[in-house]
Amino acid sequence: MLLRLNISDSRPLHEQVAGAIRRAVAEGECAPGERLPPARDLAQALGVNANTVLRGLRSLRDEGVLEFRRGRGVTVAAGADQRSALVERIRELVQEAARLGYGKAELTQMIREVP
Amino acid sequence: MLLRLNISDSRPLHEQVAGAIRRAVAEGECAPGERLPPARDLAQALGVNANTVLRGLRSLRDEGVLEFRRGRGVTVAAGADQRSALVERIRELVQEAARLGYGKAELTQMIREVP
DNA sequence: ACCTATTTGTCCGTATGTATG
DNA sequence: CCATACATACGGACAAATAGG
Repeated sequence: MLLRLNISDSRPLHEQVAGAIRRAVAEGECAPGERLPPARDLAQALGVNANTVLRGLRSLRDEGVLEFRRGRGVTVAAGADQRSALVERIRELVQEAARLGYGKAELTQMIREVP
Repeated sequence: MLLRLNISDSRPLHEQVAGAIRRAVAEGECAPGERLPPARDLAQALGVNANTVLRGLRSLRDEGVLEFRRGRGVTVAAGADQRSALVERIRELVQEAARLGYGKAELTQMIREVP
């Protein structure tokens, strides 16, 4: 799993980390049950602090994509591939909606109105 | 990187800061990729508020000379040495043109007419 | 079953640019 | 221009789990 961060990208580093891994999982580069490299290794490879990586991983855990085990490592959750693919589609939808001037509230309202 | 501000200089402080750093980068005192001292440190060394320094640095960022990263610091952008050298020459040219009674409009027109 | 060294995430404090008044 | 509160990123100390003897 090779990840890269874009320095000229204005988004927070931890967000970029989360995005990169979410994409990797969504595209099947990391199968469910598979173990991720230690946060410290990822951090060194990316030229970033380990805590910054952990913060990104933690948000993925909150999404249900990853599972943490102290002293054991981080693993891809069951069904995480489908879930993260869905989350990615949702993100794109939200972004497109924002571009058209619709906030999340309007978006959820539209969803609610789907027959 | 030693900087000094001139009290009797009528230009705004943030402009003086930007000018001093632009010159330092242009002359190669700060290589691309190198990290600048924290704005707070520069501010204390110069005897001004940190926000004033940041404002100067920000204009250099808008010129493409510097890159900011919250929580991480300010670094010299790739190719910033050449770019800032060019920017400095441009500034001198504009000033000289103004001294001769030519505004930026005339100047750009003359540039457009260069064969 | 016990130790202890290593691995790995957790936690808290510090540094630094960002935003607001 | 200055003062202050805030979010991001870093660094180090700590504790749980693991692995080897």
